[in-house]
Amino acid sequence: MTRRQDSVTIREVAKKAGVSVATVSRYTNSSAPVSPEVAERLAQVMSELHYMPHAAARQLATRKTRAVGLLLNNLRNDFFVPFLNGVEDVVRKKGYNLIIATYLADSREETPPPIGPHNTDGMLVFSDGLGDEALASYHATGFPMVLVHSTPPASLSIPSVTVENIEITRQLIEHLIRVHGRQRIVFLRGPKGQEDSFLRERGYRQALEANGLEYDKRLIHTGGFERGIAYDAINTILSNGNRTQFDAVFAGSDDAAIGVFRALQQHGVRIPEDVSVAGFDNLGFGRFLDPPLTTVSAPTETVARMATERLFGLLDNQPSEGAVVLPTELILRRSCGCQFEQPAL
Amino acid sequence: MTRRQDSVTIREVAKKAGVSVATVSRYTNSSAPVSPEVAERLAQVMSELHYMPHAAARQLATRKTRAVGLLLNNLRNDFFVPFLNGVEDVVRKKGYNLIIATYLADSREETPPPIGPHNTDGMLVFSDGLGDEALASYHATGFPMVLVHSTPPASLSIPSVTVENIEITRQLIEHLIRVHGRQRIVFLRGPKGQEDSFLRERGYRQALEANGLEYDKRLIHTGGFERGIAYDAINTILSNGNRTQFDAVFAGSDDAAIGVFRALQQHGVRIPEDVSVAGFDNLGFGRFLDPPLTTVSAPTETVARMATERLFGLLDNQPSEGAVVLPTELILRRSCGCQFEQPAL
DNA sequence: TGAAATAATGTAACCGGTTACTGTAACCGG
DNA sequence: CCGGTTACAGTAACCGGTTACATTATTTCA
Repeated sequence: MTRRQDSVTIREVAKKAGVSVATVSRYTNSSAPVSPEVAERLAQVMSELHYMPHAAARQLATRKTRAVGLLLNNLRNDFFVPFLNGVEDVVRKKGYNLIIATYLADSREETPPPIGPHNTDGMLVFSDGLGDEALASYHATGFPMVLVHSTPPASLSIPSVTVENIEITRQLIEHLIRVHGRQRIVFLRGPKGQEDSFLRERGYRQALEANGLEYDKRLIHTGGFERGIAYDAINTILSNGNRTQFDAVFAGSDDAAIGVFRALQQHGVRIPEDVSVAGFDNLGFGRFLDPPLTTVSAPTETVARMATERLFGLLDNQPSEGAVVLPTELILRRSCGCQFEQPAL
Repeated sequence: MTRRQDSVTIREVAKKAGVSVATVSRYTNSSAPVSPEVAERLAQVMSELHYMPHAAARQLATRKTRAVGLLLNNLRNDFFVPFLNGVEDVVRKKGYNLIIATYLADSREETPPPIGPHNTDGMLVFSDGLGDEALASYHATGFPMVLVHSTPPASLSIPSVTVENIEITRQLIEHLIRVHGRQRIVFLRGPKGQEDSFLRERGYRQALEANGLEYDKRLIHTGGFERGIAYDAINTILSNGNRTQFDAVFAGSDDAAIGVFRALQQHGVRIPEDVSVAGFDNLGFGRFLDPPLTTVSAPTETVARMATERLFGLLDNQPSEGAVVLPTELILRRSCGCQFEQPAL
């Protein structure tokens, strides 16, 4: 392999163009006027030399990285496609770099977060990507952050963007109960401590209560929003010797619903005749599943865009606080037992 | 908002611990032994001060960024979930940062690639994420790169990881022709100039030729692998006054197949009775679609892992060349007309 | 016409790490 | 007891940009 050749520095450009490094810098950053002749000569020399300023040097001098981070627990969900698109699009248009990292709960105590003030100008924290302590410690230094799909602890005023969970879940569960006569509804509640999960459980309980049904712990499965976890959870329930009875599953995400479909199908359980299934997120494939998936439409890409834009607002020192909660909508299709699909969007 | 407070520097740590900066550096990097007492004192001081080395300073001094880049055209495909997982997992385990950027063909002439030697130690180039000229120019400087889902121009020895396209496409098309009697097969060939597309077209043509069918340009649609593009393409065909007849669609990706399903459904075309549909990638939802999707199984996450590992091999100066081509497999389900699903994997 | 303002550029310190080189003390074998 | 290692630690140059301040040339205007 060719040995990595030393990169062209600003001093070489300056020398070749017969000007000082300051002038070159001013030209590349348009930070001060440069005479037309010099500008032309520099453009010439820079393209000849393929000059590209060394990012680290610039970062060190300006104390700005022109990068933002996205910290999440994992990427194992089709949900992240619209999400990443929203983030990436905004970041690119701002001319920033995007650093993506997963940060596992397990590793938290041993290693510091891979993203922070040391390598970015600000960051999006997805769900419970960061513990409260780390959040507080970063926030204390004034590091710009925006939370997505979670809200900050009461003591911290960190902007957040989330979706409405409680009411929509209550509606969905109530629909299963009242319209389809479901009584024992399995709830795959997502990761422990995750805020969406917590709020949805509130809606779930409200619906049960309002309809005189009892809350049965055995129907609640804590895990994650990924299809593999959902598959295992349903499999476990179905394979149990003392098989827990259930007549519906609220999967927590469309991705998880795929896992539910798979487990039910393998056990010969019919959807929706034997068991109603509902997801969350309204991903593109849902309406073409067999049966079409009842779900909750969440504006995922919009959430991502808004969060990213708020982050850039912070970078521009536009103070911004408070939680933005975007609306969600029930999408009824056949997997819950409904006979006709809602009119297409 | 709290003003961003100045970060703790190595000199402050050194002063507070009563040692020199060199010692602190040696301690943080384990680059040379440090006496136990000093080590303990430093550990103490560093945690008190919440010291975190400034990435840019370190990068400037070592001329290593400990970051790798991933350059792609877009992220609009569920395909990218397993792909990103593979990349991110390997990168994280190596303790590197991952910078992701899309680089649009349109913008190429005006702006330089957002990722390169100036901000990363190496990069994965997905498909035709970078033009040949840029590729050559980066490669000439010895910048480590690995191509994914494309191979380098003949003159450049850049490692690549791809999947087998020609033979599997030939098999798939031949299956449609021989088993299901299809004769006019629409081919959504993906982006112009994209290598997978090009190779699959070869397989497509081979199958037609071997079976005495004519190649009809009107059946070929160049665009992208995304569902929206596929939807538009099929819609256009179906809405045409002089409606082009067809009895099968090879969608190019499972994501695109969703768009095909949608367009066909809206026009009342039955799958597979009227039109066979096949995808590519074997994403998780495919087997649960209505009808279950015939597709090609590609080891996407493995492709991603191998490519990333090869990239790290280059960073470690393990010279590596040549194309790795991973095998693909036909997955027959009902959307092509087959009555029984293949045994589950 | 000369002082002041303005425009364009240069000099050199600085950002916060790493590391080559140097120094000192303890230790080792003969 | 002494020359040679070995272990640990310090000094200061350096990485490649930015920018405060200084400088020079040109223009403006009383």
